[in-house]
Amino acid sequence: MATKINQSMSSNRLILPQDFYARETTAVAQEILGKRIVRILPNGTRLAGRIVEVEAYLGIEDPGAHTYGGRRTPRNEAMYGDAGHTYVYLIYGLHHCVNVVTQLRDVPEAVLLRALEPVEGFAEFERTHGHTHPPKWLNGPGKLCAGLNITRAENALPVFDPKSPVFIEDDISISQEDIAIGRRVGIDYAGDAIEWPLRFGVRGNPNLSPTKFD
DNA sequence: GACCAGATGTACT
DNA sequence: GTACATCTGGTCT
Repeated sequence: MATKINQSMSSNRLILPQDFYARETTAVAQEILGKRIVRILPNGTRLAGRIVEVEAYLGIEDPGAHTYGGRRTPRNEAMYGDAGHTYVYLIYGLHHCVNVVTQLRDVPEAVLLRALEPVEGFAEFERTHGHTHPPKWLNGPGKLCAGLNITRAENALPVFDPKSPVFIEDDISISQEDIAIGRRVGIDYAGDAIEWPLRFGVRGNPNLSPTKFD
């Protein structure tokens, strides 16, 4: 069913092309699992984490999405832009969340990144935040942004561009049977849409966010 | 596991 | 002006 993405043949990882994102959002959400988000800090430090949990937000048809009913504001403008760009916003006045925009221009859909498995560059972070196993500082959408130092300054960046301070590399592919599917978190206001199976995680991965899948 | 306060930008009246 | 949010960490049971 799902399109297979070829695994990288070498350690020299490829960046996922913009085309990867300009597709059906649920397909992107499932296939982005196992891929590697890379953050280059202003001081040149490279951080990377493997994506292990995401949610899909389906634009104007989705009561859980910021763009439900075609709502368009300065905050969510990035969702109306081209595929493969970040959409970063502040939630509850204190946490940032990062999405990757999918679909064609003016189709405001996105994939929310909810949890990462740390892969590169977190030694310093681990020293200051404690080293539990598994680590607890990337297993939630707000913590993920804090861990990668992503704020609204990183809104609308192209993740298919290696010169961007935030981009996504190909890494491993997760097979369909290893993907856990569940309801989305934190959209109690969204009516029936709260039941939609749009949350995807790498089954059994210890770095998933604390909220359990059904 | 359930419950709750916290802090403030954003949207809408 | 006012209500509320794609959350987190702490407390209590």
